[in-house]
Parts: sequence; C-alpha cells; structure tokens
Amino acid sequence: MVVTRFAPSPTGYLHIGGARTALFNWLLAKKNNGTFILRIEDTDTKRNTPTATQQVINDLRWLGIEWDEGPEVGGPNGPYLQSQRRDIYDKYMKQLLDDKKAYYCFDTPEQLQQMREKAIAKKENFIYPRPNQFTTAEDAEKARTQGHPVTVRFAVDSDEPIVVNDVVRGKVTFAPTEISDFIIKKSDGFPTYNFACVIDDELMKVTHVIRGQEHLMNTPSQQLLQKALGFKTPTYAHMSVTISEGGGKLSKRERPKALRNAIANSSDINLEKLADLGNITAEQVDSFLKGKTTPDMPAIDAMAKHLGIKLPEINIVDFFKSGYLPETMVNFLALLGWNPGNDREIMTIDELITSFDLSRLTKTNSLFDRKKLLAFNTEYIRMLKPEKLLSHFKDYLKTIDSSVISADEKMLEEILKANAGAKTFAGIEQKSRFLFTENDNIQYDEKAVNKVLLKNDGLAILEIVRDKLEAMEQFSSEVIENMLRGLAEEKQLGLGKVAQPLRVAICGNTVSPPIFDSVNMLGRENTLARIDITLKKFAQKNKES
RNA sequence: GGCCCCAUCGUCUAGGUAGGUCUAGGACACCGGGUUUUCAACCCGGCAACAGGGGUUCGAAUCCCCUUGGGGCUACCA
Repeated sequence: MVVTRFAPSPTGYLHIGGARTALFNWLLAKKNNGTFILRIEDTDTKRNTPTATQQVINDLRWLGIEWDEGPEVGGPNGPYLQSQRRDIYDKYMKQLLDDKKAYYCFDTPEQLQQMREKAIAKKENFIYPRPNQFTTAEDAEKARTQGHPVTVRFAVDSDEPIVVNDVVRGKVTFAPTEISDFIIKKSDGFPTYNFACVIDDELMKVTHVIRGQEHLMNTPSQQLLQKALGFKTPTYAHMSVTISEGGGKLSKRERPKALRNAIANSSDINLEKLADLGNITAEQVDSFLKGKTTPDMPAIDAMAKHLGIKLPEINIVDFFKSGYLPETMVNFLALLGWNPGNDREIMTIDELITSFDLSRLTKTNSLFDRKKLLAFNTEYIRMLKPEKLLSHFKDYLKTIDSSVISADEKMLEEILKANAGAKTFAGIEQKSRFLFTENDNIQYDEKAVNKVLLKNDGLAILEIVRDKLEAMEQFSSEVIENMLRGLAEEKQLGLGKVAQPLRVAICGNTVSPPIFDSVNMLGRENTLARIDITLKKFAQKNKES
C-alpha cells in the first residue's frame, strides 16, 4: 500500500513549487492505487492566513488533484489540520520528556541570536549547548510564571553518522555533530514542523514522502525523532529545486518584488492613488516600497494593473488568470524535475499516471521556462476537446473583467473555433472584444487606417464589399469567403487588398481572427453599420490628404 | 562562514546504475524557407552541448579525485 501526502502551510496561494509537490505525490498514489492525503500544516500562527487553506484547496481542484483524505473529504486519520491535533503532539512530547529524550529551554530569541552570531564568528555551525542537567516540568512551570519563554528541545543523541536513504540522491550522510538539539515545541505551545510532520506521517501511515530538496537537511532530524519514538521511516524522495529566470529558487516573493522595482523605476508615482487602488493606506505602500512589508495579493494585483505592469505568474491562480489551461499546467509541472525516459512530452493525465516513477526524478535543478509553457498551452488549446475548452473558457471569462462574458454559448464556441492557433485565453479574449463593442465606439488604429484604408483604394474597395455583403442572400463564413475571393479575382488583387479594409472597418486594426469568421460572428447588420461609419469617418480625411 | 546537493545544446532533458552501439537523440527558443486574408498557428530545414584539469582503462558524456560554477539549508517558517 502506498500512502502519500501533500502538506502545505497555508501562507498564501498554491504556487508552482507546491503544486508540483502535490502533483508528484498524487501521481505516485494514483499509479499504485494508493491513498493521497492533504494535510494542512497550520502551526505557524503568525504567518498562516484564514483564507489560504481554501485557496490551496481551490487551486488543487482546478488542477484536478483530488485527495482521498483531508479537509472537506475527511478520512480515518483526521483531523487533517495540524492546529486541531495538539493533544496528539502533546502526548508524544510528554513521552520524549519522560524518557529524557527532550528537555525544556528558557532562552529568549535574543539570547539565541547572540549564540548564533558567536558561532558564525568562529566559523562554526551553531550547535545548541545542551545543559548537563535536564530541566524538569516544575522548572518549566516556574519559568513560565516568571515570564520566560518555554520551549522544548529534542536531545540529539547519536554518535554514529545519520544516513538518509534518498530515492533521488542515494545515501546522504550527516555527521551527528552537525545536528543541533532542535526545538520541537514552540513557546506558544505549537509543535514545530519537524515534530508535527514526523508524528503525522506515522499516524497517517504515510509510506512515501516526495518533497523539495530544501527539506533534505530536515530529514536527519526527523529520522532521529522517528527512532526515538519507535516510528517507521518512510521512503524519502527529495526533488530538485525549480529555479527562476533571475536565478535562485522560484519564489512567490517575485511578484511583489517585480512590482516594487517597477514602481521604483517609474518617474511619477502617486502613493495616495496606489494606496487607494490597493485598498490599503499610503503608509502601507511606503513600507512596501522600502521592502519592509508586503501587501496582500489583491492589492498587489490592483497596483500592477493600474501601472500596466505584467507581474510574473508564480501562483497557480496567476496562470489561470493569464489564460492557461489546467491540463497545460499539470503536464508542464510533471516535467519539472521528472520525465518518462522517452521523447514524450505532451501527455494526458492517464499517461502521466502510468509512466510516473520515482526512479525518473531528476537530480539537477530545473529552470522554469515560461516560453515552453506557452508552447504547451498553445498545443493544448489546439488539441483539447471543444466542450472542455469551452468550459475552461467560461471559467476564465468569469474571473476577468471582460465584455466577452456577454456572449452566448454558441458564440463562445465560434470564438474558440476561430481562434484555434491562440496561445492563451487572454489572447482569445483580446482578439474577440471587438465583437462586443458598440459600433460607433471602435478605436481605429492610425497606422492601420493609413496603410489599409487611405491607400490602394482601400475605401473604394470597402464600399464595393459593403454592397456585396448587403446583397448576399445567405450570410455565413463560407458565403463571405466566396464573395471576397471572387471579388479579389475580379479586381485582379490579392485577397489581402480586399480583406484588410474590411478588417479595419469592423475591428479598427489589422489584427483579428480570420476575416470570414470575424464578419460572420459580428453579423451582417453590425458589419454594414461599421463599414458605413468607417466610410463616413475617413472619406472626408481622404479628400483632405 | 559551516553543512549538503548538483553539473550534457541558450533552456528543459535522453544517454550515466551493466564504459565501446553517442560522428550525443528529442522538445522549447532562435535562424532560414514554405503555406497564407492579418496576428498567430501549421509544415520543412538549419544552428547548437558532454564546465575545466588530472587520473583509471585498449577505450570515458558514462567510473574516481581536484578546481570552478550553480543551488539548497543554516529560525520558537514550513
């Protein structure tokens, strides 16, 4: 039986790194008909936000990653929120204390910081100096009443090297002298990560732990804990890290950082206005610019939008908002530090599940290649079933503020069909807006007008096209195509000379979906109206010049 | 600073665990051409890599060591 888990800390939205970890654990469970658990590690009362858990849940669901045990679905090993498991942790904590495998500490953070600095000055790793005599529960109680912080440390007791048997990296050996007595219970009574994780993995019968390389150094500590408590050690697989274009681990801090830089580089910034848009105070904006604090995501997004800056997508929801498909994300995520060992890249979920294997996890860090992601999305837009694409597109339109949302289902289907080569939904939406603009509200691109309408008899041809469109008995893409091609032939012109004036007339610029589809979707009435407006608007200008 | 991990085209990678079949394969990007009603998409072709230095061996991308480079961790965060 294979049991895996994804154990996020609810500090914000699900980001690329977390999503990949979740996916790999999910794939392994699926492949082996095992169990996949979602466990929320909310032991950091300072950093957790109440909405984050729900956000993570939403994003996992959007990706299609469902859990067998966890929040909202329950399961035999709950509760699945660590904040609700404190009794359990306390029980094992007491056991370690009773066995003299752990002891109380009363240091203040400042004292610890001093010790640490001293160690660094001596070019040494900081090792906590264990007292000769372990403190008692009475000592702890006394210290507490006197206002000292009380923590519990695990007494690292090993004279042998600690060997982590990692699936990806093989045997990794740590000298016991390298591992300091670490805190397992914080002064606020919550367990630390290393402790809660070990207890829960054991109690939830987790067999395989796939996590980022950043946890490799935690593993010896966790193994020591497992040994002291008589627990089994699960199979560990520490994945390579995903690196960002700028170097370093891909981090959710990149978005606020990009915004901060953009604001710093812009000449005229209005703090009040920014604060207002983000629904925060000017002081908060100022503090953000100084790098002291970070506003929440809606505020960041609002400010970026106002300044016209595109922030790098980091969170799963960012990719959704940029018009990526969940299928794209899952497929691309799977290839971040894993591959099937052959030339296959575009793979369905089922294919991913059957070919997934821990032995094929990559050792090398991988850079997150946005261009390749875009190519994947283009591919998925082209090959996804129309019903599925439509359903995703509707979800997308709901989240962005777009006039396209007013389209009925049939129109949306046509739009998708006409945009088969698009890279993202954002591109499709942008190219379709003209369909939902008022006829007299088209924004004419000056360059397009000059090049297409005011030259080469553009307006004259447009007038002929207009009359032919009006005279057509049927109105469909096919009939429109025949008419335009026929006209081009008749006039001994390239189709472009005939089609481009029409294009500019209906959408204001030279870029649109295929012209036959565009005209058809817009409908005869609106098309004629727009042509008339165009002819009227630019005929005069033509004479002047 | 200390500890740990990693090293093949610009990028992601196959090949490395059984050294010869690798004049190193694929994908993205890029360049050139084709198709074409615009932007795309699409089709064809091209460019492009075993970080450096020592070993081991008849033979090394593959094994060992060093150097260099990149990354992670070094919290009462996970």
